[in-house]
Formats: sequence, structure tokens, C-alpha cells
Amino acid sequence: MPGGETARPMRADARRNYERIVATANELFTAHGADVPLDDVAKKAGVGAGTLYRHFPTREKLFEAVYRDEIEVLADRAYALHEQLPPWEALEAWLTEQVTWVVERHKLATILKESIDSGSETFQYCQKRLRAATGVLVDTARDAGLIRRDVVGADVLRLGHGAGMAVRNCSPEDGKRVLDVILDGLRA
Amino acid sequence: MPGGETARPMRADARRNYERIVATANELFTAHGADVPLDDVAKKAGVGAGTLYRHFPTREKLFEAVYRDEIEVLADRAYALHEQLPPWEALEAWLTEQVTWVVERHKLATILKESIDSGSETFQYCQKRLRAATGVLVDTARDAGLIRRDVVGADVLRLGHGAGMAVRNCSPEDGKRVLDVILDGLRA
DNA sequence: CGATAATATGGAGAGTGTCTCCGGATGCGC
DNA sequence: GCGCATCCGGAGACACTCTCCATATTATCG
Repeated sequence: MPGGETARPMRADARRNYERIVATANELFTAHGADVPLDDVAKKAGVGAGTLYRHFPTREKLFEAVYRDEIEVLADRAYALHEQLPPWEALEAWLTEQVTWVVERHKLATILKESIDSGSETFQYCQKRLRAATGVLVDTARDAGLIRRDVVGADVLRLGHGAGMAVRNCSPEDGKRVLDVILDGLRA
Repeated sequence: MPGGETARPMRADARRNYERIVATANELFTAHGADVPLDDVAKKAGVGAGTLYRHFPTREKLFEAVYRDEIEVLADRAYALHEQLPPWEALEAWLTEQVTWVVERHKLATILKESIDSGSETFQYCQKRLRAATGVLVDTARDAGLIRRDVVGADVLRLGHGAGMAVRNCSPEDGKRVLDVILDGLRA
């Protein structure tokens, strides 16, 4: 989010460059992987390296800006499932989707996790968003007496992330069994 | 494994350097993370960069060599626990130790998990070794009717890995709860 | 115990990516 | 239009990776 609403708004040229960099980075990341030289991003975006590094002091910051939207979509899925399915089924579906997401975007998932752990503001917001969304599902299921009383949203998030990282590169049946164990453990 | 048994054995000085590099790498990796410059490893091991790169063409190869030693120790722990504790307690302790290991060596764990794709021989050996060790604990517990019948050693390994990745950087209580869920899910 | 072949060594240096620094340009408020 | 705060660009210092090959070390054999 270029120029948060508390601080003075960004100057027009700064905002323009910021957005151009994010767009270019998104393009190059998906095209050539997450290891593209940042100088290349800068060049293709038509800005100097200094400009890129001022806006995004680390590669992770740039990732955050690029993928923030993806997290929003993911979080919204939790609310959608909550409205469409019974409590347990919703939780089950959510965990499954989360695992799928982590498997497909494992590179991003790893970076996201690391950014959160290292206290990034942007991803802290994402974390809060995801936790709130998961929390709704968990609270509903708990109120219905379907799951353990001590489990909270963050736990389900962690379990989903862990399962995704663990299950990547193994057969669907093996993956399902791992997920089954976790779901069983969640049950009251 | 310096100088496999099929080829002519390594020259004495080569083997000495190989082992010195692995030992130094292990030390530096655990002390300063998995991103230490390989040149530093070479320098501290008292060898030239060329020597290091001849023995380990890629960083991953070096990880494998380091990981291999650690895996041997880790696998042996499983057998030790199997002899010292009742079935369920042994499995519980094993999972806990595995999680701890992954948390402490998460960088290493991540990179080696990623080298599955490259079909590394060393890695495959390590995987077999760990699965065999975990398998003993799992089979014993299953024979005693303590855990689900469909679970196999590899599943426990995956769950442990996932839990470790997920639980890194969260409070011990939160970590314990995640592990509790998994252990509960494992129970018959 | 040499002598010779086979093997291993190390470290300079080329190639590449990261990140900083600051003179100069540009947008913004008056 | 003017002055100031802000932003830009890209050269260049620095860091890491990896190669190359003249030299040194080890193994082998007569």
C-alpha cells in the first residue's frame, strides 16, 4: 500500500514508480521464478536500482507488495466457506484449501511465513486477516462442540501451513492421510 | 560418504579435507544459519575454495553431507527411545524430538526437503534410514493397538516435519497445543 | 627406496548480484 | 513563479560463487 493514510501521501512520481515496480516484479517473478535479479526488475520497470531499494529495502518487502492481494483472496475464502457449509465441513474444506494453496505456492508460503516471523508490518496485517478469518470457522465449530476447546484459529493456520509444507511432493493418498490425522486431532 | 566402495578409494589428503569441510560446515551452519558464505567455510576449514567446490559442486551437496551425519544421530535416537520407553511414550518423545530438531535446523530442513526433486542419492538414503527408524516406533505402537491402523512411519515423519516448520517462532504453549492435536489425531 | 603417474590442492580472478550514496532533477505548496 | 522537501538514477563499492591451472602431494611399481 503506497503511502499509508497516516503519513503524508507519496509524491506523484514516487507512487507511479512504486506501482510500476510492483507490476514488473509480479510479471518477472511469475515468469522467471522468485530469484530474478532485482536490478533486472528495476531496469525493466524503467527506474534506477536506488529507487527500487528505497521502496523495497529487501526482496521480501517486494514479495509482500506483490502478493498481498493473494492473501486477501485466501482470507475471503474462509468467510465464503463459513457461509456455504456446516461448521465442520467448512473447517475441513478450509484446511484442505489452505494446504492446497501452500503446496502450490510453497515458495511464496515460505517467504510469507518468514516475513511474518521476522515482524513485517504488511504481512502482520495479512496474518491478522488470516487469523480472523480462520477464527470464525474455528469458533463456530467449537461453539457447536465439534472440536477441542483449547484450539484457536492460529493453531489451525499453523497446522495447515505445516501440513502443506510436509505434504508437498507426495502422493494424494499420503497427503490425505496426513490431513486426516490432523482433522481427527482437531475433533472434540 | 567419502569415496564410495565401488570406485577407487579417495586419496588420504582428499578424505581428510572432505571430512574437515563437513565438520566445519556443520559448525558454521548451526552457528550462523544456512547462508554462510562457502568461502568462509573453506577458509575456516583451512582449504582453498577450489577444494570445497570440487567435493561439493553445489551448496545442496554440502548440506546433504552435513545432514547425513545428523540424520544418523537422529535415526539412532528413534531406536534408543524404542528400547527405553513404552510404545506410546516412545512415539510421543520421538515426535517431540523431531519437531525440536526441525525448529533448530529449519533452514537445513527446508533446503533438504526441497532437494527431493533432484532425486539426490544421499537424500534418498537418509529418507530410507529415517523411515525405517520411525517405522519401528509406529509398528510397535500399532501392534499395541495404540494408534490408527492406516498410519505409517513416513506419515509421522511428515507430520513432525510439518509441525516443526509451523511451530518455529511461536510460544512453547502454542507449540505444545499443535503437537497435542497431532498426537491426538494419531491415537487409535 | 626412488621415480613416475595419478590425483588433489589453493587462491587469484572473472562473473554476477546486492545495496549505498549523493549530485541533480522533480513535484508540491505558497 | 519560487523555494524546499522529496525523489531519482546509476556508478561503483562490496560480497559471494565458481573456475582454472600451475604446483604440490600421494600412491604405485620396479
